[in-house]
Amino acid sequence: MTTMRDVAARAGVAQPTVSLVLNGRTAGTYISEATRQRILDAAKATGYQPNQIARAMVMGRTKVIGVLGGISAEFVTRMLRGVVMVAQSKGYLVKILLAHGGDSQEESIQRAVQQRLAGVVSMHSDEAFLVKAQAELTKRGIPLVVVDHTQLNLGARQAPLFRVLSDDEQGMADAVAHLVQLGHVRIALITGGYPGSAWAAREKGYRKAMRKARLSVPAAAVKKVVGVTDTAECREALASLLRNPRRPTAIVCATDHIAMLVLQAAWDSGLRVPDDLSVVGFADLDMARYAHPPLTTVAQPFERMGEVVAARLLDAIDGKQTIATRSEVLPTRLIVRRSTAMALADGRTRLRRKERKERVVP
Amino acid sequence: MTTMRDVAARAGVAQPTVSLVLNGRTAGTYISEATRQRILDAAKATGYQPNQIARAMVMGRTKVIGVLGGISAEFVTRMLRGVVMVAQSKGYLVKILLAHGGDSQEESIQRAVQQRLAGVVSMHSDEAFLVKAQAELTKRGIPLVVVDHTQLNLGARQAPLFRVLSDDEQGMADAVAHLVQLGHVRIALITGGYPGSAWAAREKGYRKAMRKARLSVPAAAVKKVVGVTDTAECREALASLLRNPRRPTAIVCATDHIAMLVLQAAWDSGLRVPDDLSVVGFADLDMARYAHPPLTTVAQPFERMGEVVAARLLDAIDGKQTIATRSEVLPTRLIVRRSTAMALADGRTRLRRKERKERVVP
DNA sequence: GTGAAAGCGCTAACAC
DNA sequence: GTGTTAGCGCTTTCAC
Repeated sequence: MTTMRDVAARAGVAQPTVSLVLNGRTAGTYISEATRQRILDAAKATGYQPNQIARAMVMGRTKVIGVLGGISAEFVTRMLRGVVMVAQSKGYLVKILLAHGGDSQEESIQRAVQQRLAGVVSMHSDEAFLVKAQAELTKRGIPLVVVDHTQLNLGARQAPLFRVLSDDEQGMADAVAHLVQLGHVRIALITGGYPGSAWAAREKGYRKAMRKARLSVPAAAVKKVVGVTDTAECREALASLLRNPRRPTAIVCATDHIAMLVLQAAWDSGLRVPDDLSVVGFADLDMARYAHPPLTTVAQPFERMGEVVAARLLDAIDGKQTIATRSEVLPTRLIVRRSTAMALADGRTRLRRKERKERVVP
Repeated sequence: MTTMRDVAARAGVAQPTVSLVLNGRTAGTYISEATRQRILDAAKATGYQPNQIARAMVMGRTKVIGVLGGISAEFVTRMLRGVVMVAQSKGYLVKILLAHGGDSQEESIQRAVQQRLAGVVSMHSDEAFLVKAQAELTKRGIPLVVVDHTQLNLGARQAPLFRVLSDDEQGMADAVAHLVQLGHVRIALITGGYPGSAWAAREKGYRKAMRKARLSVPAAAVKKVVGVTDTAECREALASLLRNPRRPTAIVCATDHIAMLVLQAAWDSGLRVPDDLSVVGFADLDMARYAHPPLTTVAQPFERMGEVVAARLLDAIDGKQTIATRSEVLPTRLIVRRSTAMALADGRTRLRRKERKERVVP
């Protein structure tokens, strides 16, 4: 592998001169155009590629940021994509620090330190871990920012970190408002059941919008299913909702996954969507577009969240800006597809499939 | 940031001694247990974290591999996950080298060289690019391997690279065999339409299985839709298939995306799946499980593909094994869900929903 | 058993 | 206008 010394020898100059020319730091020093050209030619001729490792060592910092967290779920990879795009456009590379359970979380932090990363984006939601990571990393001068797909309890226990979120509360309120506008009155919520965490904002938005529409929320209208992917439980939650003589005419779901299961369950119960039941999801994953019928859902701006968090991190790295803001909340968008329709007066809904195209309600 | 020198000073030894102890290279040299302990204690007390950059520089190589390619599509991220898991378990980190079109592909190669990566996994399917990358990287002693989700033309023009593929030909043949076993005779294929590339293996598998079952493949039975995500075109392809008086009773699709569109189109045409029409997808993406009805599909082992390609790459890096094998083909699995059913003699199909659970046909 | 010296490829001060 | 010197934090080699 050719080094600067090789280039220098070939161009008949000293090695530091090569460094100056190749990095374009010819501002202060005067280097003759002829020498410059000779060096550039020599570099090209030898196929010189700068050794970023050596550069990083002498500079004391790398142009690499780390991303903590899994990379399986669709929303994570979409956020990751945003992060990588922005990072790369500013000359930074992205290293993946996968934490698959156990003490490998600790290891991830250590890796970040050992690699002398310029900064770290966490996609974790484990608040306890974040606190520890924060302590360890800031001690080493490595900024940490968080991008979160599940708007956690924004209460007291939250670590004082800059984080990017989607406005789940407003998003869910928009979904309910959409249904209210379609004439629905009995609107149920199916959400996740982990105690006291991820789904709080979405439920809050639901309740807020229901209150605003002066609609009542009987206890039976809010179902918490523990395992989101647990079909049996979800189906049971739906069944118990539909068993009610005054069953809901519309259901908002805290995730697209739940909504998909609701669609299947509705079908199995002989209910047609949206004729007999309107369904709204949350996230706008791939599958929502391909659902039957295509799912009306609240789109979270995952890519954008990744972009924003990366941009803030890079600002912090460049010292341009201290990470002062506690969080940045990005708006969601309601995507109206075909799983929602007008409620009829008798509690049934009217199909208006033909006239309805996919559209976005800002 | 504390260095080895700091630790050495604290322990009252020379810095290289610290290096030996902390890296466990105490085999050849004799270092007293007391000194060893003093050094370990000092390291712990100072919170010493080795600087991997410095180490990489002096060793001339990093323990980092790069991954070339996009990270948006689900199968890519699933392959990526496999790569990262294996890499990390062997002490390697993964850097993402996103190439979003144009000359940024070139830049990706340069980045790999400049970062002195230990090896590179490509998830690209651009054969011309791969040839160039191969040349550039091997010149620098950086091994390159390929993991491919679309079994490309395995013909002459292919670069001599180690690559991991899924056995799409056999997978598609399995899908057809499954339909044949259910009594279907008129089985159509809907595939992608890029001339002469990605879909070849799947079509080949289809034709092979049809031939084996002594079924005819009229020209109209194979539809190529250019844009896979182009609903209008896909719907048209289906419509023209179904317009035929002797319409197919089953359709195999080259991707799950196509299959999802077929499900929607079938519904819009008043056909019930699987009662009137059996549908099989390809890939087993998330959405397949949540389709209506849940989609029978050929599962490609994406995670596994990533694991295998990473393992081979690491072997090559360690010099354990030269990259001799031209390719490794991993088996697919037919996942039977509810979008396929028995064909009835009159060209209609019988619903056997209740008795059929999700199952895997090996 | 341990210390001293050299050098990886580069940048940042200087001196010439 | 250009060359020289020093040093980043570590590993390796060799002398004590």
